[in-house]
Amino acid sequence: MYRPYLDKLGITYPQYLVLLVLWEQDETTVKALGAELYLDSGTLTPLLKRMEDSGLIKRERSKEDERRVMVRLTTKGEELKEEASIIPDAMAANSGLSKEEFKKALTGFQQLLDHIHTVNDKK
Amino acid sequence: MYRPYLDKLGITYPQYLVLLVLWEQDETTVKALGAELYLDSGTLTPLLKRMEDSGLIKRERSKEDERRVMVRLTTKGEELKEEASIIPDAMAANSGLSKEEFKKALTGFQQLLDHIHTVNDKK
DNA sequence: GTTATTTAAGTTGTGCACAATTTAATTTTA
DNA sequence: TAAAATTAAATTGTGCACAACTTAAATAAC
Repeated sequence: MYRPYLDKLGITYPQYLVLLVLWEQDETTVKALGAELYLDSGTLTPLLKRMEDSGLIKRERSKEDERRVMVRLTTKGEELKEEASIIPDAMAANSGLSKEEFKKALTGFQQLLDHIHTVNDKK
Repeated sequence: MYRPYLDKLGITYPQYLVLLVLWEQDETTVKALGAELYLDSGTLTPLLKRMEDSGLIKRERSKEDERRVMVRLTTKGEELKEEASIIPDAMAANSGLSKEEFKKALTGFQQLLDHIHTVNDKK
């Protein structure tokens, strides 16, 4: 579903998720990215490294707290936003659901995901 | 969510999916498994090999058509069915949804999945 | 001020998941 | 009957995803 669109942009689906977060808030930490996307650092570190190698982001250890790594968009990363803007509607169109049903489904998925992670964290 | 239950049985989630299919129909082909689970042979071949190494299944090339590999349960694989029978209810309980909502959600997921693969196959 | 605890990121190991390609077998076509 | 086309599984390459562990930095406790 996503792949033909993402191949055009030269990114993978998890990279697209990272960009979605960064397009909304320009700079974040690895920890915050992990919390937002439910991904742990074993997944994020190599993922972000590849994105940095592609020139989409820049990583830099925080001077305030050296345990933290700040992640920010490059100009190239910002520029992808426009090209990627057609993807949500294309996914909705391919889903076989109406726009309203699609939005409802996304909300339901997010709620279920949030709940599952809450339950997992309690164990 | 699944992992604590599956760790007890000594299997992974994709292996559990394969077993779900085999518990219903004792023997199948790699091709049919792939169609049922939307997994391609690059994923299935190593997955089934590990299951065979664990003694859960047996693989054998069909004498009728040597392109096909038949996959069947072993006694050990059959025995896991009983232990695994609590998993669906446990997942429903952990989902934060009622039993009815949970069933409805599964049906919705399956329909969406089927549709997405139909769309993908057309491309 | 020092030690213990907690936190954030990174590493290692393992199991997928899929695209593309290869190999071998079967079916179709001429 | 032989060649071409199609099919099924396997292999190769790459990108995750997560558990467990390690390292380094910051915070809490004494």
